[in-house]
Amino acid sequence: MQHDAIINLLNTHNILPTQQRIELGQLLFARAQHLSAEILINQLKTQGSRISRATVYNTLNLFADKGLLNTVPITPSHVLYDTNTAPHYHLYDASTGELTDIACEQIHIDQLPNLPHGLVIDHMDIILHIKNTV
Amino acid sequence: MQHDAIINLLNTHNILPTQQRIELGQLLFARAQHLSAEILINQLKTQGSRISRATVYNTLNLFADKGLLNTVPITPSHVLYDTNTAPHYHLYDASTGELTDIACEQIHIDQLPNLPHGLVIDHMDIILHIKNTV
DNA sequence: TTAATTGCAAACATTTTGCAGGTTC
DNA sequence: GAACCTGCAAAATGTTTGCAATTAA
Repeated sequence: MQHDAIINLLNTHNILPTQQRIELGQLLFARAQHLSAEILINQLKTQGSRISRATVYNTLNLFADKGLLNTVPITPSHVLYDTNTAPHYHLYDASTGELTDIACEQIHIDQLPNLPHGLVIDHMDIILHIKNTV
Repeated sequence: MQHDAIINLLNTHNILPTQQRIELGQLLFARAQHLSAEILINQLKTQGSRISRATVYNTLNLFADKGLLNTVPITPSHVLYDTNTAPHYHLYDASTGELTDIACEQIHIDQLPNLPHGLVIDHMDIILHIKNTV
């Protein structure tokens, strides 16, 4: 994603486009992907950025609040930031740690439980945990 | 669950039934429920137990390894231990923090994606995030 | 008696916060 | 110039580990 496109994206989400947010945005929104805070911090360090840990975390939280990305808690200590904000599901291979998107259309649910009065489904997390055939 | 039933449960899962494991087991396996490490530690402290934090964590990990319970990562910092080991799904209300079981039969999935060769579904996590109607 | 488990405290990993200094519009 | 953001370091969280003392069979 281009520098100007990021600025535009941030502006349209009421996020002040600072230097650090643009750097992070360029990494994140290059494609639909799943990244951890740690990976992002390392990538930024490698490319010579002087962004701080705290700012990375604060910015990821800000982006999530503003709807630019979603968090995917695979396991307690394995949280990923997902830049695909369209509704979709996940395939997770614990042996490789790989997380793959599944388009909504690929899973059909033809029956859901009745919910208590006044409650509706906000969203649905589905993670298919896969393994090798034994 | 009775003291002796817990000992039996631990024995049949190759877990040495120590004092602390029995105490924790009595709390956990009283019914199918979702508890956090923090809640368990507080309950044990309240009832005068001298079990240590470390032992609670170690024992929960041990029980999970041995298949006596499952972990449900709702959000990174909100991990619950679920003593219902039968296949089932979850309803989660973020406004109250309440997690409810949904029996397998209540959700019908009539289409799943094709998986790469040699891979099969190990298990499926489904969390319906619910909210109040606005 | 031997091996396994526990408690404690320290270590760890991850994320958040307070605040002085810097940046953005 | 006013409001907002950043970096740093410290604090807060949540969990694991090393090791001497204790317990289980």
